[in-house]
Amino acid sequence: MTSAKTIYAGCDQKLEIILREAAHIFARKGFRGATIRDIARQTGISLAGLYYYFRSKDELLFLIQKHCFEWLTLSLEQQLEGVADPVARLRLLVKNHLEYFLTNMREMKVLSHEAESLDGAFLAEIEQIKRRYYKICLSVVQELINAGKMKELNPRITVMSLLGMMNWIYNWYDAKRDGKVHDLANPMTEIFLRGILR
Amino acid sequence: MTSAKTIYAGCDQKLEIILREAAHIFARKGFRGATIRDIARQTGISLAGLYYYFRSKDELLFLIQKHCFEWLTLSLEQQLEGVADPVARLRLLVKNHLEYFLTNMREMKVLSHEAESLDGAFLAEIEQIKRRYYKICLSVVQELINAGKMKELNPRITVMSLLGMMNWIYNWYDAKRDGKVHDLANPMTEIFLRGILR
DNA sequence: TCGTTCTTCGAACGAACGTTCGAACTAAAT
DNA sequence: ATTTAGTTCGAACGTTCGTTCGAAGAACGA
Repeated sequence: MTSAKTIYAGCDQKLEIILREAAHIFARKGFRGATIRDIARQTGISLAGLYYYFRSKDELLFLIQKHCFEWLTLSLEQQLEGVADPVARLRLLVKNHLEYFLTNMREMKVLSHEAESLDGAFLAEIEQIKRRYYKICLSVVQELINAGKMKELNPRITVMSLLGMMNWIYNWYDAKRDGKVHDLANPMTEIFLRGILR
Repeated sequence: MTSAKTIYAGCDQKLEIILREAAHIFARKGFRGATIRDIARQTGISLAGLYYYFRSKDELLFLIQKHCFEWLTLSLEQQLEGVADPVARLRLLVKNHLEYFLTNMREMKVLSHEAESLDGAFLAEIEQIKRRYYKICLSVVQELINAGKMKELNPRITVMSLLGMMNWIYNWYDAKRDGKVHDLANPMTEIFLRGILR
């Protein structure tokens, strides 16, 4: 039996725990506000002992963001596979994004909110995944345009508006108040789809 | 002749400069990543000399957020004043928000992105303004519902979707690529309005 | 039992940070 | 000329942080 959270598959089991707890702490305190000592306390591993599993605090953030983003992208590609109808594809995009967001809220908050906390090669690799994800979103919108189903809207601004609508949820979503995935996905899909279709 | 940026009206002239430069640096490096020494270098004031104008780094962030948010709210209230038509009011809300955002991008990024960086009395006061602003947005949507012009959507989720769409722009807006205010406000208004109206 | 590799940790280092202190400078008022 | 209040700053303090080092323990095959 594997770990409860599938995001960190392929990792050492102890590293999984570290990444999960670190994501939790980064989400609550912010990357710079969080401390390796916080993670040591939370995981029960000593301060020095943690460095057996990662080389630096930056690499720790990188690993969290990378795993989170790669799974999100992979999940989207799988969902869209074999679906031809442009409207259905957009619905799937929204559903996948929000489902993943709510299921992995802490990691997605870290991915969204700490987008500028890395630099160098780490940042470059995350941005590469980001471009790949953005390209898929753009193509879904472009297919709607090509099918003549969409109003004449700037594709980039259209996609960014949708992503903003969805990514912002880490600032306000409250499970008790706002319900489950479909309680978000339905109105958001409705608003956006109806908003861009002819 | 007053200062170039009206946001910090009512402040000591030198404090205005400090707040403006600090907002610039907080936006670029993040609140915790930025240093009082950075602000000293940028303003030409010595490290110790800065503390004549504010009591702590936290208060500095608070002052930036407070001035920014109060002006935004005031501007919205003035724009809506005397306008009765619900659809027109929503258009004005979007226009005001985006106009203000693009005009004061650095401050609005600091306001949006550092929403959890304060605590205690500072946080409480900012959240009070936030509730006031949110209430206005909610009432604008509620008026649309009462007028029977809107679909049956959860008002809270509707408002948060709109705010997310707009607030996210600090993550992607590029003046050269994305044009001016109306290049954003027009498509966003169109998408959202068409998305929620019957 | 020995030797090797993997894993863990207490202790400490060096750097960076927010903040403070007391002195010095300025300028207007007495 | 002296006082007073407003303003500025070099230097330093105390704390916290990321990271490192060397040793010790655990696991396991030879």
